[in-house]
Amino acid sequence: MDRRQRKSRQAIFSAFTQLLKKESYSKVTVQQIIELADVGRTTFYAHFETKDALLQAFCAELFEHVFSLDLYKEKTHDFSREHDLPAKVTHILYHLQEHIEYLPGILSGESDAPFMLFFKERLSALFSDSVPDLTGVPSDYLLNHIVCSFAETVRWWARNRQYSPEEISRFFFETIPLGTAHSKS
Amino acid sequence: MDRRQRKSRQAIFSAFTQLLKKESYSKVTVQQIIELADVGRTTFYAHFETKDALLQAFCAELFEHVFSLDLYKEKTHDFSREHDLPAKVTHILYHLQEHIEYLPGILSGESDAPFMLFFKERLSALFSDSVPDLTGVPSDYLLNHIVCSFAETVRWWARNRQYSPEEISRFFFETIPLGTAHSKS
DNA sequence: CCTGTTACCGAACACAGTGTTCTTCATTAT
DNA sequence: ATAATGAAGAACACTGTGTTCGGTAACAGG
Repeated sequence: MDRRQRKSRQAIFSAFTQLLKKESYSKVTVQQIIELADVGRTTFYAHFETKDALLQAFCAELFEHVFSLDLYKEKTHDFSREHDLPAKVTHILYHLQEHIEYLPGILSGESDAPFMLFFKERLSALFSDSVPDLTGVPSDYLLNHIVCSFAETVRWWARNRQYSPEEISRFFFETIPLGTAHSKS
Repeated sequence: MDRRQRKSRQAIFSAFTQLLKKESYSKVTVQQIIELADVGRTTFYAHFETKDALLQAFCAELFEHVFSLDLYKEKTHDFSREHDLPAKVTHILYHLQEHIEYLPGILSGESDAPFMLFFKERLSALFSDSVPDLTGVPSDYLLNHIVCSFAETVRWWARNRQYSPEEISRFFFETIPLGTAHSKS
């Protein structure tokens, strides 16, 4: 890829995150982005078809980071197979912490916006094995409850940043109903 | 109030709810509303300063309905003082059921949109007395968790309408952490 | 080098949606 | 009857999105 291309793309992403620290996604305009990134309007649309496409591309990179569980592989154990959910969640929270400044700007979007759909999809995959068997409550409902709770937890965290990932993880697991599979090992 | 005024206002509200059944609030345009309501553009803005003002006025009327606990007063007991939270919640769900068709259109808005703020404020007032004492978990976090869970429950219900208010209420209470104060009437 | 390709820029444009202004006409209350 | 009030319709300004243009600068490969 051309060096000019990389530079522009990087400048746009950088401007985007900076703006997200102050305003929610829907209020950030393309005009603001290209002014801060110091690129032409044409360039922006050469890289991203629409504003939503930018968000989507951005989320794709972000999630690759956040949900990659290979950081721990360098350490002793590869637990991509183990079912130590709290450890996984804490791990994810550590990654999210690096992006916490501009997460609210994205998370406050509409519930059916690209980001939220993408986010909840990932979370569903993460939690789907761990939904407990509460008799009489649809597992569908439970999974949705857990996924949404996690999303809301992150949103709450962004407003209360004095807590550590371990604390946030504990808050999360103490308030959701979880069955048997997660607590040992 | 002038009969013409009432008619216009009613027509606008009616068109608004009809459109919300098919599209989320942000996608409903003023143009669509006035066409369906068959009123002039000027008339719309004579009644409501902005589109958001319409939503706010609409929510105000809706909430007055939904959160009024005086329907049961006609029956035996006035429980506005009692702490029978499940009964209250079931009661609210009964009211919400009447508006379930267009609730998703409103509830899918941004998390800091007028409706959601308004809604969560009401819910906070409802649940604030009932947050349990989980040691080590901020009550702030807990209240937020419960309020958001209820909102998500309603949203889920709108996508799975085959359940009754009683069932939904049960799902809700079986998945949130509740202390001691609520279970006995 | 120099030559074609590719990315970039800036300005202008079309388009959609919000909210305003003005003139004219109809309804209502007294 | 008449004066006040509400409504209609069309035109307007404004903001934001996405497109199209001709011209310019950076990056190849021969």
